[in-house]
Order: sequence, then structure tokens, then C-alpha cells
Amino acid sequence: MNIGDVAKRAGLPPKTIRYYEEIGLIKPLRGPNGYRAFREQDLHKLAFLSRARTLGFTIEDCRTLLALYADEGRASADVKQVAQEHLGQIDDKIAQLKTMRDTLSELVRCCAGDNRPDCPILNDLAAEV
Amino acid sequence: MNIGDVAKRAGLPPKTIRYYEEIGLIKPLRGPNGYRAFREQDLHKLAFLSRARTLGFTIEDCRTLLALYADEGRASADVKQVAQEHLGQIDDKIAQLKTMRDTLSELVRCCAGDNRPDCPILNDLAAEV
DNA sequence: TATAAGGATTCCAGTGACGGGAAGGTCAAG
DNA sequence: CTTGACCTTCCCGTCACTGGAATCCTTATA
Repeated sequence: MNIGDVAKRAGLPPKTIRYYEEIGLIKPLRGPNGYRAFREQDLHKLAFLSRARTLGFTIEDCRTLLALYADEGRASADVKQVAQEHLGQIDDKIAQLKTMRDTLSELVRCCAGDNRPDCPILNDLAAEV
Repeated sequence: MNIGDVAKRAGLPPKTIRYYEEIGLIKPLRGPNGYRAFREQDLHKLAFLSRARTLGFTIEDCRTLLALYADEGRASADVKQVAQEHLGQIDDKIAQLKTMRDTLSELVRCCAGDNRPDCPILNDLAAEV
């Protein structure tokens, strides 16, 4: 398979696939013409990566997860730990965004949004320290 | 005021303040020794920026907001629009993170987390495309 | 007065995870 | 034989900083 085919099948841009090779996540073979020659196992890894990235895992997490996946003697506890830490970070991020949203939506609600200059949003931003 | 003083008062690292000058958000004066000489208005702008960044506005948004703040003849509608667009992006981000969290927490819940290799998290990631 | 600390300066490089685009090689169809 | 669709590598840009090196200025202390 050429990169275009795996790209479609894995749902990843060719650029991303080349990048994943560059950082050592996958190691596709090469044909005599210099083209990458992807095997089913490469596609499988790429699909794994695509899914993991969709769930927000970092590239380093993905590396760890791929290693655990390849390790038949892994403990599910190790996988769970990676996922739980990630989950914690997602929760932190959500909490942070919610705080922003609450403040912002209140400010937006209070703003007349007309052609006059007075604006509670700017007033908030410019509030004395 | 030297950069260390404004940094403390505005709650921003000196590095960030230098960066803000570099991209033209602030224009502090210079003393004869080459040190930046911050006026009250510079501090005020930095506090504004600090607050706006806390609310998640991009640097370009901040630039727009500072310009609107400086424009006595602004329409609050313009400010409101910037805030509303940002609010929309925050909401999108939250929704995306929530989707991740829901999937992830379910996977984590199903994972035994013991010393056996079988793991629903990996099974999900490795699911056929 | 020498010196040492602590702050200031600039400049360069790196972050994460790619994306854009140039310059060029390869392949299948007409 | 040419066209166009692929593929290759290489380098730069993203966003908003952060770290670190090398150097300069100021202030406090021995």
C-alpha cells in the first residue's frame, strides 16, 4: 500500500503519517522506487494512533500505549493508569474552560451590543489590579 | 518601573512582557541604560492583557480588544462580537473534551486494572476500522 | 574599592503536532 | 510522449510563550 491508500483507510493525512514515521511510531518498509510500502500491521498501528489521538492522548502517551499493546505480558493496570492520568487532565481542562465560559457568558449577557461605547466586557478587562 | 516590578504587579513573567513588546502589544519607553521604563499606562495594558489571556482570548483577540478599548468611539457591539465568537469556540472545545471524557471514563471503568493483560482500553483503540 | 549578587539586555533554540509549499522523482492512462 | 496524479525530501510557519547563554548595569556588602 502507498501512503495515499493508508491515509484514506486510517483517516489520517499523509503528512501526519510521514511525521509518525519520522518520530518512530511506525516503521513502514520501502519499495525500490523509494515509496513507503505499508503492511497491514502498519495500517493497524495507524488506525490505533488515529483513535488514540481522537481520544486526546498525547503522542508520548500513544507511544506508551502502542508499546503496551505490543507487550503480551502487560498489566492492564499500566494501561489504566495512562488513561486515568489523561482523564484527569481532560477534567482539569474542562473545569478551566467552564470557568472561562461562565465569566465570559456573564459579561456577554451584560453587554448591550449596540453602537454605544460603554461595555462591561472592556470594563472587566480593564478593572484595576 | 523596571520589568521586574511590572511583572509582579501585572502577574506576568518578564519573558512574556518582552514578548508582548516584540509583537507590538505594548511600547514601553527606554531609560538611558537600555532598560525598559514602564509607565502606569503600560502596566494597565499588561493587566488588561493578563486578564484577557486568562479568559482565553488569543493574542490577536487581545490586540483587537486593546484597540477597541483605546477607541472612545467604539460600538460595544464590536466588543461583544469578539467575545461571542470566542465563547463559541470555548463551547466547541468543551463539547469536544466532554466527548473524549465520556468515552475514556467508560473505558477506564471497564478496565480491571490488575496484572492481567486483557484490557478494554486497548481493545477499543485497536478495534478494526 | 573590589566584588558578588541580582537584575536587566539581546539572541537563539525548543515546545506539540502537525500543515503549507517548493523542487523534483515515479507511475498509469490516453 | 505527455499529462496529471502520486510520491519523495526539505524547510519554514504555526501559537504563545519558555529556557538558556552571554553580556551589561546597579546595588549591597566586605
